[in-house]
Order: sequence, then structure tokens, then C-alpha cells
Amino acid sequence: MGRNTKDVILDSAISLFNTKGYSGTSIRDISTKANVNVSNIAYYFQNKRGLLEYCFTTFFEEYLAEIEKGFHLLSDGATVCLKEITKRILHFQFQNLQLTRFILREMSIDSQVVREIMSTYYVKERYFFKKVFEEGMRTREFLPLSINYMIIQYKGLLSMPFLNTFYVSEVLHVFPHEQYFAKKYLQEINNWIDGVLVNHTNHRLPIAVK
Amino acid sequence: MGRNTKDVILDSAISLFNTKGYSGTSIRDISTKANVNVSNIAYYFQNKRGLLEYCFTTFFEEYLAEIEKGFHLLSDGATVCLKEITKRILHFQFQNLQLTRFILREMSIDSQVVREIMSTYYVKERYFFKKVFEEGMRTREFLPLSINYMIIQYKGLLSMPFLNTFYVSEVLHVFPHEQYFAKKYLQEINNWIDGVLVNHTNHRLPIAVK
Amino acid sequence: MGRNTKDVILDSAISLFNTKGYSGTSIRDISTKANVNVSNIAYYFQNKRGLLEYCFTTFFEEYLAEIEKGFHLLSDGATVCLKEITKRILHFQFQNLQLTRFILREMSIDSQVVREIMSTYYVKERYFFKKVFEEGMRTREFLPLSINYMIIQYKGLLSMPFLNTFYVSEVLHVFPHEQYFAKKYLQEINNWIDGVLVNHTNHRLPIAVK
Amino acid sequence: MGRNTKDVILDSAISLFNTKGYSGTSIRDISTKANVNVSNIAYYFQNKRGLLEYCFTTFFEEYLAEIEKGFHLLSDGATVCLKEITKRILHFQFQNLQLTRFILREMSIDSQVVREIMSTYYVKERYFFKKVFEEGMRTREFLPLSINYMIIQYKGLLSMPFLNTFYVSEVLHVFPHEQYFAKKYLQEINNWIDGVLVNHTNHRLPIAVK
DNA sequence: TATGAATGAGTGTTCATTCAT
DNA sequence: TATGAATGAACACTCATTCAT
Repeated sequence: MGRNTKDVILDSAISLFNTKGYSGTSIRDISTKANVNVSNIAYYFQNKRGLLEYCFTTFFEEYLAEIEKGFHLLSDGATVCLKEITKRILHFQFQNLQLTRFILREMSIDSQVVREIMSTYYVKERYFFKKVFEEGMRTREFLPLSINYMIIQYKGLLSMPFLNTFYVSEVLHVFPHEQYFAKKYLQEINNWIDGVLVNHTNHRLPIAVK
Repeated sequence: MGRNTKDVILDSAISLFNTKGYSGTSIRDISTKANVNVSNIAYYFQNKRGLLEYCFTTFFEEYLAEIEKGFHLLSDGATVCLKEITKRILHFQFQNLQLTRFILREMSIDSQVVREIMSTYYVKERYFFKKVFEEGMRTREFLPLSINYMIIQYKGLLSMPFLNTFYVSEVLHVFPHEQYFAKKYLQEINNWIDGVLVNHTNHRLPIAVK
Repeated sequence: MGRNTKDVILDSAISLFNTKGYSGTSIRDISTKANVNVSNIAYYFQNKRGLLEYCFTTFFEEYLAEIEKGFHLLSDGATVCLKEITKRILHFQFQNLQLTRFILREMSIDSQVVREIMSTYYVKERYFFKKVFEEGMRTREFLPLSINYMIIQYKGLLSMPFLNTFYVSEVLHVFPHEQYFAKKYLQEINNWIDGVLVNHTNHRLPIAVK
Repeated sequence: MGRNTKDVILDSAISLFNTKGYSGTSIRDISTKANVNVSNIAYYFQNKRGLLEYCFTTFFEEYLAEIEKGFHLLSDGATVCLKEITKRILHFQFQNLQLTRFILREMSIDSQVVREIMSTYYVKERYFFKKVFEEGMRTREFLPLSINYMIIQYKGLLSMPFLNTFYVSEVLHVFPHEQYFAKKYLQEINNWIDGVLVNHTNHRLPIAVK
């Protein structure tokens, strides 16, 4: 086969973690789906937990990289920057639908495991978001709102269609995996930025020129 | 003991499902925490799955009852009605923090089990939300937006602090279990309603008089 | 209901023991089928083992009574007597098809339980059979054969259609529960008595006159 | 250990099934007796039912093979052939005392399981027996009797000492596991063939010459 | 007589993991 | 690199039984 064993295992794992949850998936399920011997999982990922950590790590490194790329536009204005970050996050998440969904859900488990793995990534993510919101408020582009509460709303909007795929597709008949949705949902969040966050009076400070 | 066995089991189960997930929790964990014999779980709930269904059922029946109570205010205007529904949902969810979190997370699993149990509840919930948004747009209280996308945003906002308790408290240092948060977060969603949904021009149709 | 609880339990038990075996049947199965509370079994039969013993006891008491009735004809000749015993045993077993089958099968288990319960009955049964064969050989009605081996053959013939109901009906398309079979099979065993056991030369001793 | 795990499990299983019945034997009993880990049973036989099926399958394949070997003598006459088949069946069953007993008993359970597994074997067995009896009657070697009823008697005689080992040894003090019994019991069945089945008048058709 | 709550040991089965090859 | 045998603990669940009512 062209693809190597490690990747085949990983794909099978993500797919199964997604449908059955981490605890609900056995490494035998994974190896069967990947059509490889069980012991290979131990060989490549040490153990089941190692497989989980690998998923989290690769996800968050790429995820933060995307945020950072958008963050560089902060000198062009907080709104521009936040919209770029939004665009990049959504694009990345749509590109990795299954993994995103699995990560977002598993993160909501209040376990020591998650705390240990996640802490550092979360702190970095928060750093970027906070900087953008602070700059927006400093320049009066944004209304003077509570940054933490804005982050809560923002993250809620960013994750909803990925977490509740079933609801979105089966109940609302809107399909996150289609190109159209990606584009439309980006507009929705931009609309939230404009409607809730942005200060529409004229009393803004000029944006710092590079 | 004062409280009966069934309730003790239920409380222990919700607490454990919350921290370890449904699959990650064994019925022996539950019975140990509840300080009762394992067999009682089978006796009262048939089996582990029965325990899950019981949680879902009781949660959603109360949840929908709250929505319905708020829904009766629709004749007083869509905005008033939506804010009342929001208030009631948040209140109910804050009153049942652990159960809410567990339900919201478990619903994100793409399993047949969840689909079967949830379908009917979801359809009912959607019915209420849709009616409110439609009425708001009909009377021009609300801007003419896509109802489905509004529901996605709305539900994302309603569930975020319950799903990501860890993030909200550990990273943002905001504490959902405190009274203050409940009040403040309600204002945030009202703010979203006013900023994104409500039509601020004067060209509204009069609200129907009872 | 007209019939009392004890009998209802007994009927359900025999039926289930028959299809699933004694070990394979739970007292909950029985109580469910009998539509009574589980605890009633403990009330009427002490415990599951008590139910088994009750079945064995009632079966063998009636069974031995039938043999004894036929045994009284021994003074009319061994052949007449053996044929009467055969007729009575078959009749009794056809009247209690399910119970017979269950008893015959369960007796073939090499357990302490069976040994304890059965020993006395077996000894009595053997006493009657031996007496008949001995008398037949003494009077030269029967050929001088090994009594033990004759008993083995005789009991094999008597039990076969009850033990292998499935084989007899499904494979051979002969139906033990029908009247015709009972009559025909009695002839078969009589035929065995005449063909294998009975001495057809004239050198017989006269049968003792009462 | 010299012998491999699978065989050790199998031997322990047969021995225990024999004494305690299939349902009455736990896989833990088996693994303890075999001195291997419980999981090995699942590993080698899928599950407990798989172990049962394996026993049935191997038993009947060898059993039918023996019948077939004897069946080839049919051209030498039905009596010769039937006596050869009898000899081979008895020899095979004496060689596998415990397995035979267990199989014969378990087959008497009226369950779907048994039906499914057994049907095909039973049909094959019946085919051979029927052919022999038919040929015997055609050539007038045998009396014109009901084939089905002859099969019932024949099978009853073949299985009795294996099914009721306890009775035969404890009550009659005849020991099936001894060489002497095997030889003697073969004579008994041959005696049945000659006494019940064989036509002793001279009006026979000549046996077909090869 | 009859019931339902509750128990603790036991059921078959699956689990992640190890290890020699 | 990759495999299959083997392990021991854990899994959900069922068992016969007890007991207060």
C-alpha cells in the first residue's frame, strides 16, 4: 500500500474517536479498521493515550499556527485582524472536520488528561485573542466590552457547527461539509463582529501606522 | 438513608458521566460512588444505556417545558419572547450545570443511540425557535436573516459556557457556577440579540394585539 | 386464576428446563413465564434445587408405581408381565412428554446432585426389571442372556424417542406426541422382546400357577 | 508446556461439559482446569458458543467418516454392512467416551442452537442408515419393517451406554470404559440385528455382484 | 401468601498491554 | 517493522437468594 502504517492508523483512529468517542473506541477497533496488527499501535504511539495526545498535539499546533498567521495583520486594525483569524480558523476546521469535532468534544471532558495536555495550548490561544481585543478597544474600533465574555461568545460561535454536526445537518438541513456553508458561516461571524463588537460612532483613535 | 436509592444512583451517574464521559464511566464506578450495590442499577434502570436515556429524557422534558413557558410571550413581541426564552434556558442550565454539560457533550457523538433518543426533542425545540424568529421577521422587529444560521449562532452561544467549563474557568478565570456569571452572560446574549438580530430602523409592523 | 401458584410455577419450570436445561434456566425466567413474583419460588420450593428435586421425586414416584402395577402380572408369565410394564411405562411417558424428556436428559449429567437424588429410585427400578428377567429365564420363556445387558438395551429403547424428540420429528418426520406413534412404538418394543428375548423352542418350564 | 493451549482448553472443556453440562460450566471453570488465562478461550474459539460448535463439528465429522467407511461394504450385503457400521460407531464412541456423552446429551436440548448446528449432520447420517435398510429390504435380507422405526431403535441402542454411564456403572455394575464391555455390547447389537431385523426364511434375492 | 427492594458472587466477554519472534 | 500468542484486570450484566413488609 502507498500510505504508511502510521497514517492509516491515525485516520482510522480519528474516524472512530469521532463516532464512538475516545473511551468508546478500542484499539482493536482501530487496528481492524486500519487493517493492521494491534501491536502496531503500541509500536507507533506507545499506547492508546499516546494516540490521543498525538491527535491533540498535531491539531493544536496547526490551529495555533493559523491564528498566528492572522495575528500578524493586527497592525492593519483589530477588525481586519480578527476577521482574518476567523477566516483561517474556520478554513482549518472545515479542512479537518472529523478531527476538529473529536478534539472539541473530548476537550469538554473534565479530566486530568485533558487539563495536562491542553493547558499550554489554551494559554497561547488566549494570548492572541486577548491582544486583538485589547488593541481593538484601545483604538476604539471595538466597543469597551469584557474581553473574557467576548472570547466566550467568539469561541462558542467558532465551534458550534463542528460540535453539533448532527443537529446542524439532520435538524436544520444545513450541511457543514459543503463549500457553501463555509462561506456563509464566515459571513455570519463577521456579522457578529460588526453587530456586537465594532464601535459604529466616529470617535475612534487612528490605527498605528507601521 | 434519607434519599432513595434511585436518586442517589442518578446523581452519582451524572457527576461521573460529566467528568469521565459516558463510555469512560463504569457502572461499578457509579455504584461505588453512590454507595449501593451494582445490581441496583440494573434493577432501577434496566442497564447502563437505560441510565443514559433516563438522563436525556428528564433533561429534555424540563428543558422544553422552559422554552414553552417563554414561548407564550410571543404575542408581546419576538424580542421580548426570545429574551424570556433565553433567560429561562440559561436559568435552567445553570440550575443543572453538570447534567447540562454532560448532555450537550454526549449529544455531539455521532451515534445511532443519540439520534434515536434526540430526534423528537430536537424537532420540538426547532419548532419553537423557528416560530419566534419568523414572527420577529414578519413584524420587522428582526432583520431579514437566515433563520437556520441564527439558530446555529444562538445555540452556540447558549451552550458554550456549559460545554467548556474547564476553559472558561481555568483559562479565562470566569466562573459559570457563580450567580454573577449567570446574570452577566444573560446580558451578553441579549446584547447579541440587539446587535445582530434586532432591526433598529423605524419601519416595523405593529405587533398583533391579543 | 383457577390453578394455584405452585402448579403454575411447576409447569413453567418443566417447560423451560426442557428447552433450556436446568442450568440454563433462571428462576427469573420461570417466574416471568408463570407470571408470579420471583420470591414465590423460594416460598414454595425453598430454592432452585428444591424445584429440581420436586420434579424428580414426583416423576419417579409415579413412574415406579406404574412399573409396580405391571409387575403384579409376573405370575401370568414373564413375557406378559414385561409387555404390561412396557405398555405402562410408555403410556406414562407419553402422558408426561416434557417432564420425561427433561428428567432423562438431566439424569445423564454426571453430578453429585443427580447421584444423590437418583440412587434409591434406580435401585428400585432395577429390582423389578431383574426379577422379571430372572423369572423369564428360570421358566425358559426367555433365552439365557445377560440380564444387565438386556436392561441396558431395554432402557435404551424406552427412552430414545423421548430424549431425541428433535431428531425423531425433524429428521425422521415421525411425531412422538401423536397417538399413532405411541401405539406403533409399543409394538416395536414388543417385537424386540419377541425377537431378541423370547425363547422360541418348546423346551419351556411350566409357569407357576397361583 | 508440550501440548498447545487450544487443545488443553478443548480437553478441559469436554471434561467439564460432561460432568456439569454446557450451561453449568463457566469459561472460568474451563480456564482454571486448563491452567490458562480466561481470555484464551475468546482468542481461540471466539466465545463459549464457539467452543460448543467446535466440539460438535469435530465430533460429527469424524463420526460421519466412520459411518461412510462402513457404508462402502453395502455391496457385500446389508447385514455385513450394518454390522461394520455398528462396529465402527461403537469403536469411535468408546474412543471418545466423554465427548460422545456430552454431544448426545446436549443434542437432546430443544434449542435453536442445536437445530442450526445439527441439521446437516443429521440429514447425512440418516441418508446412510436409510440406504442400508432399504437395500436390506430390497434383497429380502431384512424383514419388511418401517425404516424410521428401525432407525429409532438402532440409535437408541447405540447411544444408551454412553448417555447413561452413571446408571450403567453404578446401578448395573457394568463398566463401559472397559475393553470387555465394548466387545460384549457390539455382540448385543448384532444380536438385535439378527433377532429383529434379519429375515430367516430362505426367500432372499441374491446380493448384487460387483 | 405474596411482593419489591437489595445483595454479593458469578456470568460471558472485552480491554489495553506485553513479549517473543 | 510487523506479527500472533498470551495475560490479568476490567467490563456490563445476570444470578440465586434474603428480608422486611
